[in-house]
Amino acid sequence: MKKYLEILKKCPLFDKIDDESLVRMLTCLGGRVVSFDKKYTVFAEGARAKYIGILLSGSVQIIQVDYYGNRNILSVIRAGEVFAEAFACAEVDSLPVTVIADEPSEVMLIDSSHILHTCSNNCGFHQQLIYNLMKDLASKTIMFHQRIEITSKRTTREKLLSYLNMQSKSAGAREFDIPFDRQELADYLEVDRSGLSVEIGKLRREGIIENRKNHFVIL
Amino acid sequence: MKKYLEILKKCPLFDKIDDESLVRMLTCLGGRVVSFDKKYTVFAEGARAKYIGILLSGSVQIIQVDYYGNRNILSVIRAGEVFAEAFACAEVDSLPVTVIADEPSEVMLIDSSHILHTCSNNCGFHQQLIYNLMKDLASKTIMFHQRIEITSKRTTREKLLSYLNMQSKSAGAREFDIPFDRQELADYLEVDRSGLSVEIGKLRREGIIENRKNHFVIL
DNA sequence: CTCCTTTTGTTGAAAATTCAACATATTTTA
DNA sequence: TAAAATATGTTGAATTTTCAACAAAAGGAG
Repeated sequence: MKKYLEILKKCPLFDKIDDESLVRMLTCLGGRVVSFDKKYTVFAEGARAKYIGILLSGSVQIIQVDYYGNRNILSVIRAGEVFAEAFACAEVDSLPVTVIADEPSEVMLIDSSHILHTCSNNCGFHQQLIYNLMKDLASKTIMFHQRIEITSKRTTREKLLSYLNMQSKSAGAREFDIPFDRQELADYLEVDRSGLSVEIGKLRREGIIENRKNHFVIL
Repeated sequence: MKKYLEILKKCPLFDKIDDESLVRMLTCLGGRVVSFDKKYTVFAEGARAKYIGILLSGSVQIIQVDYYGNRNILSVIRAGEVFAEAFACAEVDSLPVTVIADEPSEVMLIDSSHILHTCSNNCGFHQQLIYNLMKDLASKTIMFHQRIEITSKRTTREKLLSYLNMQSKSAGAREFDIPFDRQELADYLEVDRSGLSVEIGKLRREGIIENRKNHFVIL
């Protein structure tokens, strides 16, 4: 477990918990590490929402797939971030989303009951853990607000521009990479891929952006 | 404060806290009650995200208004529910949304620092409060998942049908009222109002639904 | 009850999206 | 390196949405 300590220390779930306590805690929480190759399913829709996931390496996507096979990308999880926590905390019985590995990924799975209900050892940091979980959920809610602000725009162009501006802002630079290829960006923005390609081309010709693959510059 | 006890007991924030403790707690939290007439602003976008709101009576809407004046209804809050908690908990400095009274409403405002940081009296229920807040935020996240599942559909018809099915499901009946007039429903589904009216008319003529104003029956 | 305001429904034209099909470019792998 | 697979760009037709303008219906105030 030692090898994961550095990344776990960056996980918001373990904020303000010192190294020694963290190690003891991990035993107590009974987390286990599982690896997934690219495109493999971490959690399938409909599965029991029993585990909270912490991404140790790689990246995973939270997606919904509708009746017709249309994919909707809800969010992208990066190393150190937590996922599926909302379903575990709200004690829903089955997952309404699928989690798939976007690249080879290592995931730590923790039985949510070990987090939500204080263990018999009563390690003093359980309260901090709950507090951290609350903070994490609050920031997830804000993340969804931002996503909705983008996708509620009515045209592909407006969605794209507000997505790129948001990314630029959070990168703190006019030049940045996005975590999506074209189809994925379309599935995140809730638009048609070919229409998205057209719009990117237009913005480039109008001198509003420069881009190459998933690298963008706002001019 | 006594007159609000019944509704506060139903608030998820005070789950598993007995009456006596609740009363003591309210003093400790320093909540104050404010009334708003219909259409009045409870919190304006850009305001400091200092307070957590508990709706005591009436109903409020969480909305975003873009540059062009287009309204987007993110959610509707009913009596007993909490709002603006995510922004306070995540300690963002200014609100990215507006909260307006949808009907005459009474709101209890609690300074979030009183909730997040244990008070000097150290009332024993602070931990339960944090735990409840975490649960509440988890269910808000799930609510947004559901909203996105609806609004990610590409046509007005599909959005409307999946919204109505969701409402029917949560009402546990094929017959139910929705909390929106036509314009509000359009702003929630992220579609054009007149196009929505057309679609409702079609579904009615096709014998798929019956409706009168905001009352719907799925056949 | 009547007038006034608000809400809902209707229409047609303009704009945008979706869809399918294919061309081109890039990446992977054998 | 060449072939195969995947990703991106392009096009035109069909569908759908948006927009503006107005008609009809419902609700509220005096």
